[in-house]
Amino acid sequence: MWISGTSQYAIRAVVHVAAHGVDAPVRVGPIAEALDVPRNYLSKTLHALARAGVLHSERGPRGGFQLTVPPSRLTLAQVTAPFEDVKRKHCLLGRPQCGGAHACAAHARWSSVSTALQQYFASTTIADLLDDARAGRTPPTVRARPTGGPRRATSRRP
Amino acid sequence: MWISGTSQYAIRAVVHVAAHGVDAPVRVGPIAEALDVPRNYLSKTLHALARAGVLHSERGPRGGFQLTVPPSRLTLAQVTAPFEDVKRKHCLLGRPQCGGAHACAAHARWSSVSTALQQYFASTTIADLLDDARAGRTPPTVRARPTGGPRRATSRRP
DNA sequence: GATATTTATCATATCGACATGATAAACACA
DNA sequence: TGTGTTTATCATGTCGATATGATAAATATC
Repeated sequence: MWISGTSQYAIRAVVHVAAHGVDAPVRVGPIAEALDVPRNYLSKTLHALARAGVLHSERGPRGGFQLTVPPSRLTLAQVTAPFEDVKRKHCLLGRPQCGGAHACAAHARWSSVSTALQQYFASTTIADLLDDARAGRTPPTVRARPTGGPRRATSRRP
Repeated sequence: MWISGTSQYAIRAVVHVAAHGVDAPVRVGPIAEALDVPRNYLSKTLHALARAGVLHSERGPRGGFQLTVPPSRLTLAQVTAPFEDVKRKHCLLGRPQCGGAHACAAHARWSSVSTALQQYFASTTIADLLDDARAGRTPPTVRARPTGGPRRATSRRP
């Protein structure tokens, strides 16, 4: 529901590349393992992102994927564009044209929600998600932790 | 995108029944023609709505479908419930559990949009759609049309 | 009860999203 | 130049949503 599984893969993969590919490219294998998604399918997805200009891909040893723009300039709309049409304002009831004289029954009330959806994808950046992932994960039970350093497990492989 | 085709059929069909089934039940055939959707598939969809308690179905001559509750008491959430899980707040990135300590990267910013979506389906009623369909369809170019009778082509098939 | 009408249901087909496995093409490096 | 590494691509498979056609079950009317 809401967006396709491929778009979800794309967002998660781009966030991963943004976090781990600052100096060296990130290969498909590690990304697929980290996200637990099928490797070859992710390969196709990343290739689509490369064609869309979101990622830069390099073959051979020392190859992999890197962002072409800083995370703060990369929106969810850009990342999902190859797989999802988030730019258009979709009619809730599926009409190709909806609005004005040809409005469907739900148009008036759906319109504001639809606009909010568009806004979300157009304004949220990968940098936002990186920040939230780091800051927003405070457990409900507040426990003062002296050194706020990186404590995450980053389990390499089993 | 956003909701399934079956859910769109369901909403449109229920609106049609609400508008045309005030005194007598409405049969599948006319509904399918009016909405231009496959007849037998719509039959299954309406049957699911009957099982869900949204519609009352009657077989045989003078049979058809009618609402079980007034349109002002029937929400989009109820109509789409058999086909879509709009009650749950879905994680944008597809996690089964998302929030609190196990929040995904997008959770914080997506949450408010997700809530707005839920609110829309929970608070919008079929009566709202009936009103909007009648009132909201004023064309930009105002042309007084005396008899607003059925003008659709209803082209059978080529 | 016989018949026509209408929904209910079954068996099957189609189509696109998602996935898999194998092979080709590019690249670094010795 | 040769070899290993990595992405790119192709051919195919699976699965669920959507759709189709035929048949069964219920109901009103005569």
